[in-house]
Amino acid sequence: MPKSPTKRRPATVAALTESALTLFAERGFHATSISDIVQRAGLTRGAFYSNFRDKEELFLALYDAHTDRLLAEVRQQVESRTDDTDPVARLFDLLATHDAQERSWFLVSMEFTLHAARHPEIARALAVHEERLNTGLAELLGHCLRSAGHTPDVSPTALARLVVALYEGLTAMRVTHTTQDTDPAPLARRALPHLVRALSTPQD
Amino acid sequence: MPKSPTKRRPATVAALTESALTLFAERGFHATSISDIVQRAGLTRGAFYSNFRDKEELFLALYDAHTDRLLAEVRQQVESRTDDTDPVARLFDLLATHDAQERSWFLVSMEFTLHAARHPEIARALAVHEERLNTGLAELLGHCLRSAGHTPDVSPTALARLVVALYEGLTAMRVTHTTQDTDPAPLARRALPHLVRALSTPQD
DNA sequence: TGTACATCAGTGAACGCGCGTTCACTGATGTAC
DNA sequence: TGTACATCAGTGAACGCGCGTTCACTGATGTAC
Repeated sequence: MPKSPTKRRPATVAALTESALTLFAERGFHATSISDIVQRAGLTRGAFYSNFRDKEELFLALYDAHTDRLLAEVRQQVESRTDDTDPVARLFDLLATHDAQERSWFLVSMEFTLHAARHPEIARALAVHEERLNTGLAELLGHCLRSAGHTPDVSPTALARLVVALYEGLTAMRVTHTTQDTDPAPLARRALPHLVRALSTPQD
Repeated sequence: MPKSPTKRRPATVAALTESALTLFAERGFHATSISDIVQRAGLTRGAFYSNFRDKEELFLALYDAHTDRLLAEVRQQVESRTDDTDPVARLFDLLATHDAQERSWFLVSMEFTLHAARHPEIARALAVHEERLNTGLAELLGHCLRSAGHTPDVSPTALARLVVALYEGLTAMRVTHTTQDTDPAPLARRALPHLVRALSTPQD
């Protein structure tokens, strides 16, 4: 890696990542070939290998970009708070707000997670990048809980994980069941305040 | 399809499905080729095409077999009940008991779900097969709730979906995070009885 | 039960195709004077 | 600023490979008498 990248390189990288994100979302990680990516970016395959070792490396770059975007958005909404809602439910709502744009990201990241599940080195790399997201969310949640006067009996990290897990499970369910009749999300939303109350000790 | 299948056919189908289940679990649905499946089964590719249209059709056969096995097991455990636990938590526990054997099935079925998400015809086919599972679980849960004296304010179907979603989200999380330190499952388990209590009206 | 024929199930070679990766190359970019 | 050279980034042809699918075939199974 040279100290000062040349003018062209950043533009090439941007073209490749943008192209890849679109194609991964449309067709999936495995179904997208390197040829597809460079073709859409108006480049040749050599350009890809000049900038990335493989598709996995490219994906992890996309993952970090996504985490940054998500955390910034949640952080901003947490700061401009109207604080009559339960903090955990609030986190859930913020995640859910993302939903429409996030369905395709869910598809991509889940596919990569499954891929990682069978390749330990990839799993290790992914875990590092996931940790950034979890830590960021837990921090925000901890902040919310404290200022709402809750002292949860469990770590904000665990609580954040629980909310994320629930949210992801619901998203997974919606992937195939497009009918809204039996969508369990509103039910989950209703139940969450009870949940956090059960797990915490009010401060006063 | 002939009215009476010949002697060889069932054996061939069994060899192919067994081989496919093993390979899907080990390597994943997409990473497993038809050549792989027939080779492990000691057959040739023609044998596959003589019995299945494509890999998708074979997978759905595996899905049904899995549903039957799971429902039978849960049903049996529900009947031999020691009823001091909360019904919803109980359903969660039963699902969790399956865990060790089910991690690999989760990987396979989730991969297929993502695949279905981009192919409407496949999604429609999958939804039909999923419905069998959901209905079965909801039925059992409804039964448990009633005999535990709970009248939930929501349909057992929605409640069952919620539990399954939570369970699946947790499983997904564990796929990469193999460290147990921050596993949110015990937390979820602890919270569930509060959850169902919040959503139902005690009968007396 | 035994034989002769019909049908069926699985064989395996062949096909066309797109993939990941490499590498000698050239034109674009950077640097020293 | 301008020139001459060095390095770097992207090109595109070439490679070997395994894939899904087809199909003329043959041996196994089923049936009629």
